[in-house]
Amino acid sequence: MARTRHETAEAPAAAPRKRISADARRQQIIDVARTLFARAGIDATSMRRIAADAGVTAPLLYRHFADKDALLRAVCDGYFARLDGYMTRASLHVTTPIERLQVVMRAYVQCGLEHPNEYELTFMTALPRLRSARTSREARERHRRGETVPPELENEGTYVFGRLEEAVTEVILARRGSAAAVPRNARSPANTNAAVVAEAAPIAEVIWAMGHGLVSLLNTHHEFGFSDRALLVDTSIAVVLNGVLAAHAAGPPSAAQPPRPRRRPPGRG
Amino acid sequence: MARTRHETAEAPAAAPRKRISADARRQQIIDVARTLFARAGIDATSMRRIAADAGVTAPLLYRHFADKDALLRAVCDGYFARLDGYMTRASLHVTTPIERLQVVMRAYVQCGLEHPNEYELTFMTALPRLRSARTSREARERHRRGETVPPELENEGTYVFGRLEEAVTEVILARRGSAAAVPRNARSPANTNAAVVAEAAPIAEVIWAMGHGLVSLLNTHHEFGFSDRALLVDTSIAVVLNGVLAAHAAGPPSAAQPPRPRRRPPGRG
DNA sequence: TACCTAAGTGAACACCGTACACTTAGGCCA
DNA sequence: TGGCCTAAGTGTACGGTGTTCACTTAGGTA
Repeated sequence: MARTRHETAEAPAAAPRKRISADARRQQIIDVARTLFARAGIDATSMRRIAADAGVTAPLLYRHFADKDALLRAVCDGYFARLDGYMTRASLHVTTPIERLQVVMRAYVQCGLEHPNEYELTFMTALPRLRSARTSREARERHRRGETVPPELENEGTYVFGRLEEAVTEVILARRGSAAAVPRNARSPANTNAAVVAEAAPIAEVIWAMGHGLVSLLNTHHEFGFSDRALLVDTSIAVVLNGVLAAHAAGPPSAAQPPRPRRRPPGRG
Repeated sequence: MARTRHETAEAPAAAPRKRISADARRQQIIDVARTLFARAGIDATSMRRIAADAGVTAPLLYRHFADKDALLRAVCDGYFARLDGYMTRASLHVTTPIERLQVVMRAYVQCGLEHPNEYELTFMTALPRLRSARTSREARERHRRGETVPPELENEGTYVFGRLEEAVTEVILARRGSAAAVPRNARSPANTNAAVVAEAAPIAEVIWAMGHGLVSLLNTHHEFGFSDRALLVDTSIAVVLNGVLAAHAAGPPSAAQPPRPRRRPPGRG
């Protein structure tokens, strides 16, 4: 309002606006944001900076994304696709279920360590802070039953965790002598026995926790002075797989408890 | 400068300034900040809000803390003390090394789950963003050798991880038939055989990673829909302890590798 | 050629962390 | 008891943030 356009005569001739399609602009913004978020962190990257690097002004970002979190989520979805690629490539030539579980877990860790900033962005900063977190449990269950997952529930992470869960299921079935009952295609899982799935879920979650803990500690706590990375990765995978096999050999999941559950009286000393 | 004090006559009589000692004020600010950080998160808690809740103005905070990160670090140091308390209470009445390792790990997880916001503050948000991270590896080694740790290297986390490491060392020694070679006091560890310590370190790190992964996933990824918490905690501890014993039984650390290391040619598929 | 939709902008708001010059309370010494 | 001097505490401002809204204008379509 203060001054109209023609009054800014001394300013260099305003660069002509470049109009491009909404889809192209949206993707361009995502690419710029991914780079900046990964390089400097989420909080240190302002919407103005993203806009400037994209050659536009900040308000335009709000025409393509509701807010900064929405842009963040769009960046995350790209990481899940990359992680999915790691897992796919890793399990191309495996033959045994236990080997498949191993390479899938290794792929998760490897992808996280090779792209530390994007991993941190996706699993440690972005997802937790996103307010409207979708209930991915329901999405996973629908996916498992072969139903279509409604978009508002869908999350690329759904399929990534599903691969881990299926690998565990395969191992369980194989140990029961009914191997090859699960197809290899992660995107179209069999309508597997619900009891086996219920048994596999917590084990898969434990494996995820091991991988996530390893990646997040190695990536962020540089000051700690960890042992050799490769040794640590190998040891982690060995420990968790040996542990799963040992715990599972002990019997049904109810037996998968620590060797000696505390049995002191409940009163706190 | 604009207007002098007596001109603000219409404002309610200015509350008399309360002067208290620097130490008391510092502690009060820390207490207020801990509460607010834990309740609303770091970014959602402004220095102005902390100051207001403490009954002072924002600039005063900068007399006691260099910046927001410094205040953050002061809050974190308190969490390590709490965690240490959990571990101490948990290992009061244990008898065997394996049991001790188990309760120490359980204490870590329990403390993290019972104080989610402080855990996140300490292990997931605050430490990594602190620029002048102290090299805690050197501190741990000095502590292990029984030397005094210089304050600039000291970090309460030093001793917490040390407890885990000692528990692992005990297990290793016990399995070699030389139990009871390590004293129980975590703050004055024995000058243990360096080879055993080197063997224990990566195992302790793996256990830490398992616990950290579990706590951080459960605390932050509420949208995921995890299995029952108690089951998950029990399974994690069982898996990692069984795995450590199985991997360690296989021989010296060099054997603690995954059952089938990938042996495809290095060229990416 | 005229129009009309949607891409893009400028200015502003409320808030943030932080700096700096300033005031003043209260312990210490005469 | 009185004065001083240090340090506790304040007021104000700066530059930056996410976000909004009324506005301009480019470019495909009738």
